[in-house]
Amino acid sequence: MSRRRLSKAETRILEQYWKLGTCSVREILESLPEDERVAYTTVQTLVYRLEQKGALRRVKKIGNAQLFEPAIDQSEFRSGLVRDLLDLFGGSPRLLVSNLLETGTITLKDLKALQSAQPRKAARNRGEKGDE
Amino acid sequence: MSRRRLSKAETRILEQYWKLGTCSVREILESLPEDERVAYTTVQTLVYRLEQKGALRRVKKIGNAQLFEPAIDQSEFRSGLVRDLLDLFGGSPRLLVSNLLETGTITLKDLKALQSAQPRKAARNRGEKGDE
DNA sequence: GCGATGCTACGGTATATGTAGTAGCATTTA
DNA sequence: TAAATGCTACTACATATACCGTAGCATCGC
Repeated sequence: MSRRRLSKAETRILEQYWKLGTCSVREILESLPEDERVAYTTVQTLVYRLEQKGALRRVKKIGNAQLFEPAIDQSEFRSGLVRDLLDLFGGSPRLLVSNLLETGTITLKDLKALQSAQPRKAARNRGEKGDE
Repeated sequence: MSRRRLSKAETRILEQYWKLGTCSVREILESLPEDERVAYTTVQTLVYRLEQKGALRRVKKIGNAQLFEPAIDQSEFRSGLVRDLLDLFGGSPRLLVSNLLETGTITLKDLKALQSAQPRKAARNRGEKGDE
């Protein structure tokens, strides 16, 4: 698991892989909305770079098409992003949530809902290595 | 106010400007912790790029030293970052906070504290253009 | 006034990123 | 099996980033 940073475009492709699961370069290309379409080889390059960075791995060949699948977990990846973002908030998650509240991105109601929803999940996570 | 994205290194410098306020390139350089020290001209380059991007502006010259100061607001900048990050959480701030909770980055106690602390602040912000 | 010192302007290198073209092998199909 | 089609591997190239060196003007101390 390489810990190298992924670029915006790379992340976009990885996102598609999380959404579609194991698939080929062409499938990824075709899954992109019209306004994000780029050349086949562009996607290919990004996929290769993702592979080099350890974010994707090639699984098998169907016909002459190489299939790839995510090699890193989405929630884990997100956690990394959050960690990075937190650095810019002086490492204070509270400041981060404050920001969400102040900008109206999240409401008190949301927080309340989370409070009742999360504890169970958190406890479960401590027990077994549960994913999303 | 340019809306262009800032790189990691650029952001680091801007952070220092927020911390120190109006100051020179050398002051920024010297404010960096030992392990982050780079050449004077490296900082200079980053400062120039920040100026081009509209994140810093030069204010005046003291002796032969040019002074710069932040041209964008820290909390505004942070909000932008959060917005970007949210895209990767499917636009759901709740998922983001869930992540914080699940990774133990923030606690329920924190959330509770925020709930009682923030509303006032938010209201105040609506009234006057208050900064952190 | 002149040398010492320091800052600015500008140029430069190496790697990362975004985007794409081409050659040629593999597969499929008539 | 030969033509058509598609995928892979490789190359290419412009811009962005990270980092730094040097020349030379400005300022200061004497």
